Amino acid sequence: MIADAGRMPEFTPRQNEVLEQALRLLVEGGDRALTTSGLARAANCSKESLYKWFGDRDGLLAAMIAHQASKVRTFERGKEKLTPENLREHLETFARDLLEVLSGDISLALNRLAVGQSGRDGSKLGKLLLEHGRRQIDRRAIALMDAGKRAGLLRFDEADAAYHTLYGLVVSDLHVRMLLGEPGLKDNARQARRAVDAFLTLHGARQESGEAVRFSSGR
Amino acid sequence: MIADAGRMPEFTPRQNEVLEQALRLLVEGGDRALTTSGLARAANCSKESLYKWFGDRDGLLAAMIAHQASKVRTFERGKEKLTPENLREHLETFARDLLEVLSGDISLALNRLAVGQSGRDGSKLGKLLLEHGRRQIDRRAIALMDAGKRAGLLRFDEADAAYHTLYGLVVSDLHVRMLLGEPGLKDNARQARRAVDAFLTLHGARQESGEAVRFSSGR
DNA sequence: CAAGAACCGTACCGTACGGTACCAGTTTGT
DNA sequence: ACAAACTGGTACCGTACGGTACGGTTCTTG
Repeated sequence: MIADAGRMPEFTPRQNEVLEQALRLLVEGGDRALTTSGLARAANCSKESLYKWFGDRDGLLAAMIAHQASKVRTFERGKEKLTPENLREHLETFARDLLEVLSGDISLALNRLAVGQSGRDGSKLGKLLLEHGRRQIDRRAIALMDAGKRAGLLRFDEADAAYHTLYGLVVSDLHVRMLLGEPGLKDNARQARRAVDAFLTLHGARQESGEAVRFSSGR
Repeated sequence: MIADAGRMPEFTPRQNEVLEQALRLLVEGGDRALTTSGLARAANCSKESLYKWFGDRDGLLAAMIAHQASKVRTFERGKEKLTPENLREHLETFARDLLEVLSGDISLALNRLAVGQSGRDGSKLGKLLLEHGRRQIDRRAIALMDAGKRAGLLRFDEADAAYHTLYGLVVSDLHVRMLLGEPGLKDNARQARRAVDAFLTLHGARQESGEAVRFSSGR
């Protein structure tokens, strides 16, 4: 028994391997391609083991989400002092990361799966996906908002509302379009820049001195 | 044969009745509940008729989308002269309508269906849904953008980009959240107001005279 | 090395779906 | 009034899935 000291809801390496295959099947063929028989064949394991490990099909799907979430760890922001350029850079990086995550194959496949199942299972999978997949990135964004406000570079009443504004400016209807099968953007960085420009126009601290806008991206 | 003079891709009253039942089944139980046998039972018709009318299951789904789209006709804007208050009112109305459409039961059910099928069928349904369901509302929004610009009340380079900005501000991640099973907003009107405020801050014509912002909503 | 657990591969069962075939009742055209 | 076309109800077929059972094999463990 491995002394994993702490994290309980993890899986054995063998099980992670199987979950990886499950994700591959899901990405390649949608949820119809993710059958217990197919997974057992692809992962060289037995159906009996699948049911022993994950209970039933829903348990397998939940495990896939947990597994995928455990791979996407968001790194903490350094404690450096925030300058306007600094803040812009962080915001743009966040926006690019957000777009990249949302347009990832596995993310799209899991979201399609959860959307398709929602309503049948009381949106159990949907809740799981939002919690596991979004909590990390949400916390990172909110922290960035608060830091910007503390540094006097951002102005807003509620960090949550400001974050949702940023999210909307960055993503617009792109996520739904991609879920429906449209290809992603050609240039995520450009979209990130435009969105952050708009966001800073809305929530950047105004320059009382009347100088040129301090937040200019210079591009 | 009714002299319907023009619209070809329509259906007979009987078929529309069946499509209505199909939508009801879809809304109530998701795509698993929409089976040919179940629909035949619910609509008091035979499976043979279903296949005669719609070809196969995909044809039925496409027909459902077309049928639903034919119900959501967007009315044209009057030709009245645009004032700032007028423009704000139109924008808010558009935003409220958009939120209402996206959070509608049938819209959500059809979007869930198309999302679930995308990738399996080369996103045929997704394309159909985007085209039929969005074209109308997109045209209405773009027309509003252009009118605002012609009246000197809005500033932007591309109407399409400005529209996407408005869309993002209004919807943010709400659509995906609802597709995943979360409940909608408590107050669409409030969200519409906030979004239009932000949009006009970004794209409203600046007041060179230095007076108070002309676009204040007064609320 | 031996006992036991874990695991793989496969075969199997019940079910439910998409799609087809067939027959009876009803409407429609003449 | 009568035939032709249309429609509804039901039975049926092949298939594929979720889930279970079982014999043989590998790995752990004392």
